[in-house]
Amino acid sequence: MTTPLNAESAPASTTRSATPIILDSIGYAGMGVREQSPLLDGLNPQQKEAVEYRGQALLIIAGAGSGKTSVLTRRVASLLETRDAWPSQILAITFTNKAAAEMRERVHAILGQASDGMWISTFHSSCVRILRREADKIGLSSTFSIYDSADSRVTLKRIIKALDADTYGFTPGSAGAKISKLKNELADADSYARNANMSDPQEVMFVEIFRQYSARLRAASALDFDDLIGETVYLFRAFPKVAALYRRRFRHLLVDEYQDTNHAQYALVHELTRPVAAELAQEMEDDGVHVRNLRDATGAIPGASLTVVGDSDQSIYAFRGADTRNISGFERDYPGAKVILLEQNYRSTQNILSAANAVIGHNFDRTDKKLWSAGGDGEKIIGYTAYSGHDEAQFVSDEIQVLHSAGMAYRDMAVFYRTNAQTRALEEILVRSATPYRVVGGTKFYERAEIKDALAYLIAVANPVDELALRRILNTPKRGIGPATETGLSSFADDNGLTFRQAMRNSAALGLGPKVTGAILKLAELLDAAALMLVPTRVTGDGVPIGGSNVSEVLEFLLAGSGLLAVLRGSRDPQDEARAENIEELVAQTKDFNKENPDGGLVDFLTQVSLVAAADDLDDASGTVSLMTLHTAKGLEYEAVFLTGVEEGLLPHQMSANEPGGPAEERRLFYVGITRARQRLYLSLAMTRAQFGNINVAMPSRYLQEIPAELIDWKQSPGTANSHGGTQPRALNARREGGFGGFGNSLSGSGNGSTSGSNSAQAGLPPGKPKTEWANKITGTVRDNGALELTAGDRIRHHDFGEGRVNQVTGEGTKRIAHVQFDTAGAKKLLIKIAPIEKI
DNA sequence: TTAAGTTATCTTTTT
DNA sequence: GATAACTTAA
Repeated sequence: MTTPLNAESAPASTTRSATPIILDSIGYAGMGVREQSPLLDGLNPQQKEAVEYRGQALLIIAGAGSGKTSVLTRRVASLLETRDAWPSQILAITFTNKAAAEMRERVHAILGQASDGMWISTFHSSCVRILRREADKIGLSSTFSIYDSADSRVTLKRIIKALDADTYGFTPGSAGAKISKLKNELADADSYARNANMSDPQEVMFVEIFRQYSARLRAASALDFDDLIGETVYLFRAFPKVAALYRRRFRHLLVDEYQDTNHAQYALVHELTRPVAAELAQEMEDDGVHVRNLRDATGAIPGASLTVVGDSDQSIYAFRGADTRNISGFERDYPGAKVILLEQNYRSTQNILSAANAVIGHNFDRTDKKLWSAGGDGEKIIGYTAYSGHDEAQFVSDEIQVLHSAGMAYRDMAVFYRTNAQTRALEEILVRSATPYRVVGGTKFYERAEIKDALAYLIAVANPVDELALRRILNTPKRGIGPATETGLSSFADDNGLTFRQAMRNSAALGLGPKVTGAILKLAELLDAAALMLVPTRVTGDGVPIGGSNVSEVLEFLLAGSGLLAVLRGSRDPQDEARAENIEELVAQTKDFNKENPDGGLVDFLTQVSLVAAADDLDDASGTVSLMTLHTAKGLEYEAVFLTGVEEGLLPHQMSANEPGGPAEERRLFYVGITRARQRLYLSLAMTRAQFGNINVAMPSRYLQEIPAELIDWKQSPGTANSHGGTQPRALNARREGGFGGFGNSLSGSGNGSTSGSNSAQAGLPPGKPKTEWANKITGTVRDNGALELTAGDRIRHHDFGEGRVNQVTGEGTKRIAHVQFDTAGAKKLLIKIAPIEKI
């Protein structure tokens, strides 16, 4: 190809400046001239510039809904169309496989076969691809295992137990978080130890944990998620010649969601875009690597061009080490970088955007950016305050039905929440109302125990030195190998310098019972036999071809040989039936994999499985409502969005309160949620929220106050919400007409919106604090029975359930719960503080 | 060694 | 309210 890098001094805009006016009138066909590529159809001037700019470094600040993905894909297409790049010279990096798949699809739609050879993938899968190829350089097996967080946890747990480190206050979680954080900063145990205060015994202990953790992973030829990035950076830094090959190959790097990159990812991008020094370039040429037409006047290969897209307002992964300074410092890191701002929003109505702007405006320390839309105000945001999480779910479900009967497809609606635990109530109600839905993420398929078991068999075959996988399957299904035998094998291996697998093969030397020894040997033989199946086809002495099996054949062999599936099928536990079905689903997936990747081996399958993310299996074509966390919602958009649980303690989440920058990050999360909506946005909250099986009072989120009152139409505002909840809230809440008096409540009469309901005139009920304004003034004060004392044996009257007898009172303070046997309504648990009850 | 039963702890968000 | 972690019985 010709010299694409000259473009630096001759940006496309100048070469093409002859036809700016025509560009603006595109759409009326006939523009066969190359310069008026249809790639620019329907783009605004900033977007066009972002597509066409040719230079060393480009930063696109893309507000929510500003057409970022479209710009990015068209930019890739444009690079090819103008012959500034070959497909193989492009590396586009996203955060999720889903985003990568979408981009690949869109690029393919524009270019067809021309997109072959391009790398469009996540940070993690790009790194795996590189690392598998170069594994031997850094002392890894090319079939290295990838440990997910659960695997890391198990490993850390064993280490902590062996070191008695829990006496120093270490848990697998705390140690893991700290190690992850350090790895994201590209530190290892040694570099950390150099700067640590080693007179602090806790620090000494941590360093030891870190060391052993690294050692175990190494011994198992395994990498955790953080290592995938870190080791790639290490590889490039330690082996300049290897790095040079990739720098030569990838001439155009595009990184999406740049605001969410952590230091390691930043460093990786930096390594990939560095120039190759003249001497090294010469060496490569001498080695027969084709680099001549890439070299500049000095003989060096200039750094690849870099395009990053981001929006610091949507940075929601600081907890994972994301550093927005990567984006704010971009112009410093890449001098001469071009910055393009995309502010026009093509997604949402102005009302939604105004709410979003107002909310995010409360974050200080940000460059002001105002999203605007030419699409009109649209509907108001709907607010709803429910009595309980269940009630809230019912509201969501009802509104979904309303939208659906008004013609909106289920797939255009989504329900968001802060924590995965919130799905339970939603699912319950959606099932009951026969609403088709799917939970995106959450307890993922591949995290199920039985799936991890089956995969562990495959991993043990692919990577025989992986002790973790072996120990997982050692007694799964049960074959009489207990923990004692397991540790025995492990220390036997350590003492004799063997791997766990070798120890298994030599287990006869341990002097265990014949039954146990037999079981161990049988497992070892099974795995060995499976490994042989994978060796490429060859012919035995008597002419029988063997080997060359694909993934599903090996998996089926292992399942049959181990009895894993048979045991589940024969079990009397009804849940095991579902487990067996899951394993069969896994088998089906391996068959699909074989079909889609005829050349793909076992390791490829395992890699794919290890790196699938929550949002990945999101199938837009399925006609279902999507349920997901706010985090997985990033990058997606829906006609209607239900943002649930907008409460203090949930959004912002309790845990964020103590973290520096926590509340601001939570606000961005809220902002991300709001900006996913195209037409309709619903904000809902509950006055009580169940967690850990008991019920807590919840207060409206502080962020609600930040939205101008006139943008929200409260079907039931936090102030006026009555407390008719429980099992029959529908008829009572009377929200459809927007009024609250349907049940003889005297709310409007008293003018204070207190939640005392129709019982307010009766004695024994302390009046709620009078409230004055409600519209959107969130005070969080709800009914307060305050000091109402109840003891077992008391008779009470409930507004909805009638009279009953208190059996028991549990909990303390505001969380006291009365267990009541109602005369007609049955047994209920009530939160005394807010329940519409009185003593009689 | 396993199965069954009991208790403690837990939850933020994810590649 | 679910799961991991622990106890006890067989």
